[in-house]
Amino acid sequence: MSDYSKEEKSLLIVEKLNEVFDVRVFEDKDPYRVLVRTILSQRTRDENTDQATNNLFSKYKDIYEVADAPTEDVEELIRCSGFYRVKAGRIKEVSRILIDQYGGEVPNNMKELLELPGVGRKTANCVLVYAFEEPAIPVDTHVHRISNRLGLVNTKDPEDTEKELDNFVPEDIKILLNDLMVQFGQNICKPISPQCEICPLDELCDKNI
DNA sequence: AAAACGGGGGC
DNA sequence: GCCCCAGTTTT
Repeated sequence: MSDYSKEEKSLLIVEKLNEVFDVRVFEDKDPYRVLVRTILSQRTRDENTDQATNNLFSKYKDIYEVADAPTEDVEELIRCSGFYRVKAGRIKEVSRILIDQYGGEVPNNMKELLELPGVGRKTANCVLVYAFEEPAIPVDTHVHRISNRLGLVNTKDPEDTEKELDNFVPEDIKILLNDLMVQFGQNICKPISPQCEICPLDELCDKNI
């Protein structure tokens, strides 16, 4: 396995995982809705994220309606996503900041995104990738864990994982690798009790788990 | 470095 | 009934 370079290994990972998982496509690229959806997705499964997102945007159409909505109403609409009071407060706060300071638009750079409440590196990168189509790697717990297990990186801090991956993952597969790793992490290479017996990356892994 | 936020679903 | 989930902020 170690006769591959890390770049070659990342390409192989995408190839093999893509035989098992379909890359998820997010049809809605509106930056504000991508941002809100991503905040709602924090520590939350996809089904509950989708439900909360649909609940919110079927009642409030745009950033101005969300900003003016009663906080309790927003809380109730996104309740199923969990952390709903914190998220509702941050979504309302973000909306107000964007209206007051950015003309109602979402900034398209890491620095300004990180200044928004509820937006860390993972969320900011999701916005850059899914709304602005920039090549970046949103490193969540799955991507961090699996990159380490597969020996692509050797890091404790997810930000270091992001910077390491940035060094050798080809731009055109960054989002593919990211999304496939998440699905792989959710379904097979789980945090505890990984399903090594059905692993499509068997030959790339040291199994030092 | 650790705690806090949380309803929903798997087992 | 117990444990975890595409994180971020606060202590």
